[in-house]
Amino acid sequence: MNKKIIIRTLEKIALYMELKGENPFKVSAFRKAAQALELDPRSLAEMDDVTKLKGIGKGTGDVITELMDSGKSSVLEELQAEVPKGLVPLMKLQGLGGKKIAKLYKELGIDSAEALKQACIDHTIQKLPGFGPKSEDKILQELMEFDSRPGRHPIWKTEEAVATINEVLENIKEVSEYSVAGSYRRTKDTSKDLDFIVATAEPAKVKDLLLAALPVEGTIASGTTKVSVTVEFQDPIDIDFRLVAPEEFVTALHHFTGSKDHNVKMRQLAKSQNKKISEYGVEQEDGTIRTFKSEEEFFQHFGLPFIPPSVREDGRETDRIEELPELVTIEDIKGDLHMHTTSSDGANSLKEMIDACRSKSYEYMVITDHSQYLKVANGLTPERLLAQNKEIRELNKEYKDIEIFSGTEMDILPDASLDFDDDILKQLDFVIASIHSSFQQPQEQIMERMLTAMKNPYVHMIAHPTGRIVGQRGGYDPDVEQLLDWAKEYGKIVELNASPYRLDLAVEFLEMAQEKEVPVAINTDAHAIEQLEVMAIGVRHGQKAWLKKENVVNTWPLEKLKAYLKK
DNA sequence: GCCGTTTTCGGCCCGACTGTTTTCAGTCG
Repeated sequence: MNKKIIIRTLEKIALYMELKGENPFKVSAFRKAAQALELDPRSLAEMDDVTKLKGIGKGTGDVITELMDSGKSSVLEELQAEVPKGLVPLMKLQGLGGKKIAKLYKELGIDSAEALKQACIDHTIQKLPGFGPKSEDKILQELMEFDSRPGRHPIWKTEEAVATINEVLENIKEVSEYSVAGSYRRTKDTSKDLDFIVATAEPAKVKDLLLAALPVEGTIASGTTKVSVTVEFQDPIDIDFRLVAPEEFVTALHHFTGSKDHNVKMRQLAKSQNKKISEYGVEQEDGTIRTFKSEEEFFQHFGLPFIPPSVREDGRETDRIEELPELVTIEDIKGDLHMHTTSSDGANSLKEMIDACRSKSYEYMVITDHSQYLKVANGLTPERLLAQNKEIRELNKEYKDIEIFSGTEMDILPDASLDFDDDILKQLDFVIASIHSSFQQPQEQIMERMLTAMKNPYVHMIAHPTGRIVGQRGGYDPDVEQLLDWAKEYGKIVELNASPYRLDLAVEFLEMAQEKEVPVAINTDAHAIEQLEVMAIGVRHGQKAWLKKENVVNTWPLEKLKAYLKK
C-alpha cells in the first residue's frame, strides 16, 4: 500500500469528521497523524511500528494497519455511509465550515451545492437558528462566484500586486513600517491570498487611504485592525491588511508570515518557557508584554537563531537550526550560468549583460543563447555561435574583474538528438541542454531525449528539468528521480531555474537532488538585465529545500568551478 | 484522538471578525 494513499485517507477521514461536526481536536488528530507520516522520510515498509511516531496512537494506527492489510478503511466507509458526498465541496465555500454544513444537512436535508442553492432561493436557510438573511445572501453569492474564482495565484502574477501595494503603502505618511507577509514572504511558488502588515498610530485613517487607493472589488471583512478585500489586478485576488501599532510590528509580521505549522511550533515552544506568543507580543510569566525591534531579536528571545521566512514551513525548522548556517544565501552567489543576449531572444547586448553582471560583483558568468532549432527565439547556428564564442574570448581579455564563459543553451530535439555536433560543443566552456519542444511526448520518449544529453560528455547541465510554468502548465513530465540518478551517474548539474515563471526544479525535487548528491546551479535564465535580479527568488526557493551552499555550484570560487567543469 | 520532566485526565496556539445573538458560536488564518 502506497504511503500517499494512506496519508490521503487519513485526511479524508478528518474532512468527513468535520462535516459530521465532530470534536475539532479529534479531527485535527487525524490531520496530525497524516502529517506525521508525510514528514517521516521512511517508506511504510521501513517503519516497524507506526504508533511509535509522535501523533499516531491507537485509533489512527489501527486505520493505517487496516489500510495496509486490506486496502480499505472501515472508519472511512462508515463516515461515507453517514455523510453525503455532496457536502465535501461545500467546505470550500468561504464562511461555511463543518459545523454549519452539518447543521444544514441535519435540519434541512441539504446534501449538495444544488440543494443549498435552492434552499437559499426558497429562503429556508434564514429560518434556521444561527443563520439569518445575511448568511443566506452570502452563501448564495459564494455559490455563484465559486466556479469563476481562481484557486492559488502563481508568484509571477502576485509580484505585480505586491509591488503596487508596496508603492501605495510607501506613500501613506501615517504608515511607519510595512511588509508583505504570508506565503509570498515565504517564497511559496503560489499563494492563496496576500497578507500585509502595516504599522501605524492612525489605523482608521490608513485604512481609508489604503482602500481608496486600490481597485477594491469587494470586502470580505472590515474591522479596526483587520481588513480583507478582493482587489482587481490581472485577476481578482484577496488581500488581508493587518493594521498594528508600531511596537507590535515585528510580532505581527512573524505571526502573519506563518506558516501555520511554524506558528504552532513557536507557540508550543513559548508555552514550555511559560510565555505566550500572540501577534501583539510575547506575554511573559509575570503578565507583561514584550515586543521586539527585529525578528532576529524575537527568535533570540526563545534561544533560537534567525529562521528565514523561506524555511518556516512544516514546524521542523526549529529542530534543524544547526543546518541554518550551511544554507545557501544570496551573498554566496558568485555567478550566473544561464542568460541570453540579443543574439537570440534576449533584450540586452552581450556587453550590457556583462556590465550588469560586473555591477553585481559576480566572479564569473556564462552566456548561453539558444541554439538553431529554436527558430522563434532566433537560435544561433554553429557559425553564429562560434563567432560569438570568439567575441567573448576577446572581451574576456579586456575585463579583469569577471570571467566570461562562452556557452550555449542547446535544444534536445524531439528525435532525441542534440542540436549541435560534438566538435562544436567541445569548443565551448559550458553547455546547457534543455527541452523546448514536443512536451506532449510520452514519458519514455522524453526520458530517451534526456538520456542522450546525459550521456554526452560535453553537456554540463540540464536546464529547467521539468519544463513547468508555475500554476499554468505541468511541463513534459519526466521521471525526475531517474533523471537525478542519471545526473549523478554521468556527472551533470541540474538547474534551479530562478525565474518566478519556472522555479524548476520544484522544492521536493531539489530535496531529492541534494539527498542524491547531485550538484545544483541556481540560474536566472535572464532575457534582460533586470531579470538578473530573480536570483534572490531562486535562492529563497532553494532554501525551501534546505539546499546547502556547498551543493550549489555557482557559490563555488572560480577555480573550483573551472576544475569541476574540466573533469 | 493524542499526549505526558505538573503523566491516565484535561488540555490541545491564539485572536479577529461576522452574524447571530443579547453573550457567543463558528470560521478563518
